[in-house]
Amino acid sequence: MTPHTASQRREQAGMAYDAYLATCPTRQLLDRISDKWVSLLLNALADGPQRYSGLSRKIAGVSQKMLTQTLRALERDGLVCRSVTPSVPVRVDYALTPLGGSLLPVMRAIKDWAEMHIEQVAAARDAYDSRSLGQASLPDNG
Amino acid sequence: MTPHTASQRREQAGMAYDAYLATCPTRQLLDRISDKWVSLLLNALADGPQRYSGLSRKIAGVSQKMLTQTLRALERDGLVCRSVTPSVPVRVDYALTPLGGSLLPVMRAIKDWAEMHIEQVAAARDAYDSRSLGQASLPDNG
DNA sequence: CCGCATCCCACACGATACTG
DNA sequence: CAGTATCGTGTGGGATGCGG
Repeated sequence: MTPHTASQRREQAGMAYDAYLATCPTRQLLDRISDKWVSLLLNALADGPQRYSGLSRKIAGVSQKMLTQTLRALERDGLVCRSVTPSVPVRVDYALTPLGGSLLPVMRAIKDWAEMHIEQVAAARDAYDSRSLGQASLPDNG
Repeated sequence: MTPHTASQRREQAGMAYDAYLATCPTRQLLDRISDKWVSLLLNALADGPQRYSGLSRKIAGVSQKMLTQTLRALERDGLVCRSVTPSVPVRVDYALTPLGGSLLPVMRAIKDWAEMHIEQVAAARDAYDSRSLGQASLPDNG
């Protein structure tokens, strides 16, 4: 019963939701939206509704299973809206809901950050890997 | 050779990085930062350097394995800095690098969004699940 | 053809035990 | 305190098969 962490104390103090708590539903939501397919998917829907096959083309390398699975999860969470047009063949469109739209700026920011800083990260990886190699036998004179 | 998607055409047009392309290094970076532990970890380091055990306490429910693994990956990518103080017992501090700091606003935005919209998402889930149940036998009067 | 469900395998994750 | 090593399991993800 005794609170061990600041987070737990904060919860008892009355703060509604805190993603630092393992039991908080926010944690599950954070887990869901912290997903590479989610970020790509929401970004892909930024310009307007898209068909299933259109999304599949736009997001290169996504399997049908993951696309369907991710879309279902986002639909259940109220972030995207699925509309079926009973034509032949059937046409399925996906669009952002207002709730999904409110997340879009964040998802866009993530994707933009990745594209803008990939070179710095690549450089950091090179440096780290070189350092690790040198560390193995201490060729640094000694 | 013919470009199939807008993304592929964009690449040939000269745009350097595009996360929509499966082969683009940005995709891997996006995958790495789109991780629940990464978002919690960077947020946890927002207020300043933290010790390993401090992070372990603050981020409830994270296993040692995932904590170490995530920290190592972030260190390699140049987002966090690991500093060892050779005392007894040894003391290890983790801090955000400037590069990691540039990602912090985004990570904070994600966590904040999750905490702010969890109730709407929960409501959407309820609605979706009820609809799914109703769909089974159509108890909607008929 | 388009959209989606199932099978199967490899990998990632989490729990535990152990080291310096 | 700050990790590393190992094992069992859950999940991601490709290939395949089905309904409309």
